[in-house]
Amino acid sequence: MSIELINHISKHISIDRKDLESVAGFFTPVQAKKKENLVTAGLHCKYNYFVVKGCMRMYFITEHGSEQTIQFALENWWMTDLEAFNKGKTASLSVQTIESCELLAIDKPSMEKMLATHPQMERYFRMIYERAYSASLFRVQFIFQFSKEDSYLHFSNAYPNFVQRIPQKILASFLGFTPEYLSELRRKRVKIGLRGKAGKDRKS
Amino acid sequence: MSIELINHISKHISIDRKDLESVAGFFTPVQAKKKENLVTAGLHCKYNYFVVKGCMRMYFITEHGSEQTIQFALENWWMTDLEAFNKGKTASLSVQTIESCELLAIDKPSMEKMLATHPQMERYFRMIYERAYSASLFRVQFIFQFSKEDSYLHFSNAYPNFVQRIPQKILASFLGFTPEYLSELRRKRVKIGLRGKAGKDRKS
DNA sequence: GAAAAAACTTAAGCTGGTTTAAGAAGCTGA
DNA sequence: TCAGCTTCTTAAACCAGCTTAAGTTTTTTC
Repeated sequence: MSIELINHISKHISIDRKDLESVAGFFTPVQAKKKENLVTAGLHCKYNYFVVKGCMRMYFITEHGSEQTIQFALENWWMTDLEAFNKGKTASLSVQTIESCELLAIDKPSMEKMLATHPQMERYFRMIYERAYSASLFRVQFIFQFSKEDSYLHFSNAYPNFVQRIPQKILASFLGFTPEYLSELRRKRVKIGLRGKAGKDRKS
Repeated sequence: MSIELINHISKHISIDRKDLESVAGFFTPVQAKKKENLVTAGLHCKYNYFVVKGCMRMYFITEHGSEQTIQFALENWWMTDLEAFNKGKTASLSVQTIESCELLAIDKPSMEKMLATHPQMERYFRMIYERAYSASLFRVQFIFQFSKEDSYLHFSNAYPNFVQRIPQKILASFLGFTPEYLSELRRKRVKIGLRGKAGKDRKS
C-alpha cells in the first residue's frame, strides 16, 4: 500500500522496512473526485492528508464572500488545517481537490500513536514542516516583491504546466487579483506575442 | 544558563533535567545591540537564533531597493534564514534586531549533533515549525483578507504595545504599504478621535 | 445532446494607495 | 549641545488594479 508515501519517508530519514510498513498501516487510502471538500471551514477537521496523486488547494472565504486560495498541494505534499487538526478545533480553512485525487488520510489519535511507536517519524515531520514553513515565507516574499502583473508573469513562467492544469479563477484568487484582471493580462500577453517571455521585455 | 530556552523546551516535550542541561550546552549566548544584523542577505548564514529577550525582524530588499519586513520574532521565537541555514547556502533573507537582544545561537553541525544525541528534540522542533508554518499561513490569510487600512487597524488593535515599540516605517513595511500612507492613516484616526476603536465605526 | 450552470472575456469608470517632493521633528554620537 | 542623520508628516498628482455589467464560451448534468 502507498509506495509513494514510503518512498517519500525513506527519502528524508533512515528507517527500516519493517517500521515503514507499520507506519503505512496507520493511514487510510481515500479516493476523492474533482472539487470535493476534504476539510470545510466551520466543521471539525478530522484528518491530515498526504497527496499520492492529483492536486488540492487550501482556501478561505473573505469578508466579501469570495474564495481566496492560500496554497496548493501537489504529489507528495501534506495538507490540512493544521491548527484545527492539532487542537481538535473547528476548521477556519478549507481544503478542496482541484482534480480527482488519491490521498492518504490520518486522524489525530492515529498520528499520535504512530509518532509514539515510531519516534523516528518526528524527524520526518520536522523536515516536512520546515519545508512548508520556508515555502510559506517564500510566498509572503513573493506577494510583496512583485506587482500583480509581475506575479502572474513569474508564476506562469515558473510553472507553465501547472497553470494550464488549473482554472483561471483559482489562479487569480491565488495570486490575489480578480479573474477580470487576469483576463486582461492574458489578452495583453497574447496580443503582443510574448506568451513565454519575461515581463520586463515588453516595455522596450 | 538560559532558563528561558529550558522552560520553553519543557513546555513542549517531556525531557529530563540531565538531557535539558546537555542540550543547553550546544548553544552560545549572544548579546546584540539595536539594529545589528545577525543574518545578512548575500552572506553565509551560520546560526539559528532563539530570542531570550528583545525583538528582531526578518526582511529582504525589494527590486526597488526598499526594505520589506516579512516577520517579527519576540521572546521564545526562533529566527534565521532556514533554507540557507540548513543547506549551507548564502542567505537571501536578513535578520536584524529592532531592540538590543539576548539571544542563543546554534550552528548547523551543533544542531545536528544535538538532534543525534537527543532525538526527543526532533519532536520539539517539529512542534516549533508546525507553529511557525501556521503563523506564516495566517499571515498570508491576513494579507489577502484586509485592505491596507484595515490591516493597520487590526494589527494596531491586536498588538497595541508592540506597535508602540517599533519604528513606524518598519510597521509600514511589514503591513505592505508606504510610510507616507501610514502617516495619513494615523492622522485620520487621531482627527476623528477613534484611536482605540474598530475600523468599521468611523464610517457612521 | 440540450439546457443550465459555471467559467471566461471585454470595456468603461472609479478609487485606494503610491509617488514625489518638501519640510518638521526626533535621535545620536562626538 | 549641537550637527548630521534618520524618521515622520503633509499634500497633490497619478495609476494599477477593482467594480460593474453585459456578453461569450465551455463544462456539467440529466
